[in-house]
Amino acid sequence: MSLKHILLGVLQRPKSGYDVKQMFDHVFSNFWAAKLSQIYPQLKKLTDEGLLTVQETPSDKGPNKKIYQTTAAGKLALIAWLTDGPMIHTEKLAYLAQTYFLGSLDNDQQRLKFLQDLLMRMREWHQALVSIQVQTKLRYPNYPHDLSEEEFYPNLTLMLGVKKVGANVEWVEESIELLRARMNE
Amino acid sequence: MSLKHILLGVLQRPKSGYDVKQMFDHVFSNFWAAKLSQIYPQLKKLTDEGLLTVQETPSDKGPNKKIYQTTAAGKLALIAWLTDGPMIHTEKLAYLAQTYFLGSLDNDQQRLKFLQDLLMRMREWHQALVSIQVQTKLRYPNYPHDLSEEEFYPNLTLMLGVKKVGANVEWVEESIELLRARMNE
DNA sequence: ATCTACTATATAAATTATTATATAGAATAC
DNA sequence: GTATTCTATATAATAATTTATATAGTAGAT
Repeated sequence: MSLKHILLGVLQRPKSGYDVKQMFDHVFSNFWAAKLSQIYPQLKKLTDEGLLTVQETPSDKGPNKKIYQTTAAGKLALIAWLTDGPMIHTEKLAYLAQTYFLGSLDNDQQRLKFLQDLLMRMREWHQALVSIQVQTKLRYPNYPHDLSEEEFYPNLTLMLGVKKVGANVEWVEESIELLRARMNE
Repeated sequence: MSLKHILLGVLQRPKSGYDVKQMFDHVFSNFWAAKLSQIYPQLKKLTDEGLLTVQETPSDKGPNKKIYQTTAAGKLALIAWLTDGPMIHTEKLAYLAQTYFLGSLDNDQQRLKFLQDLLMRMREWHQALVSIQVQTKLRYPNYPHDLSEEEFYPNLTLMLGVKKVGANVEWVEESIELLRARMNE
């Protein structure tokens, strides 16, 4: 349901399917994952429904591009989604599900390895988000108060990302400590 | 992919499909959502694959129950999932996607309303998780060090839940402050 | 010259998930 | 007594997602 609305949101500025994929990889990765094989059919579907327009143009590198853009009807659908209220309690965090059942492994070494892997990945993720925030602060000396209208809301999601992934790092560190203490008993 | 493994994990102790749904609503809601219409077909499929056994028994209330339980093959599949390493960067947080595009609404009142709704829901969620933690602390005077082997890993997910949803509450509060400051300019 | 990486779009097949709906017994509230 | 809620299972239709695969031009490295 949300991929549709993310596409309608991001295509208020014209982009190709490939451009959209870059946005997912570098910006939306913080809160939504989508494969190219899902993006292209969805762009086609939304165009058929009249929520997007498409225009084929030659590319400076590689084959022709198809540039998509949100229509007035598309914008209405986007606004309906936003005014329908926040969508919560639909999260799926597979690594937490795995943690819940970690007791099913046969030994503490395997459990410890899982948590150490998780810590490494979370620290990398946190670092990546902090780097983006640092870059933003260079452009806005009175960050976050002087952010442009366009960057204000995207930046809110960055702020939560930093906070949330930071909380994850602390939590895995604590979990490893607790496990080590149990192992030494 | 994960629903399968959550079922294999939770059915190491025998349960009906209905019991499993209660677990999703009250325990797993912290990290995974699943509907009955997804659970029942999946139980059937896993039984056909030999990862679960089923036994029909009369119920004390309502119609007959089907009690499912994980087989040795099912446990192997569970362990393979756990040893395959932590699954991250697959999260889908629809409310963050909505926040990203909040600038597309026409006025600040609508944006403020969205964030206030979000704050209310996050506070309720946080309160619910804290309550469960308080109950657990009553049973374990030296919490979290004296948790049973069985409750240790489920409790880790509770600890992250409290931390993570707490971080969300703080973030929405800050976001509302930032928006109000912009509105007064 | 040819290999690799990047740009660019797309489909087929399979799996997974959601929405809506159906049935039905038992317990509880009014 | 009847309406509602809870227990209990299930399917049909639709939608969303993943995995795998295919094609093809351009740029830069070796």
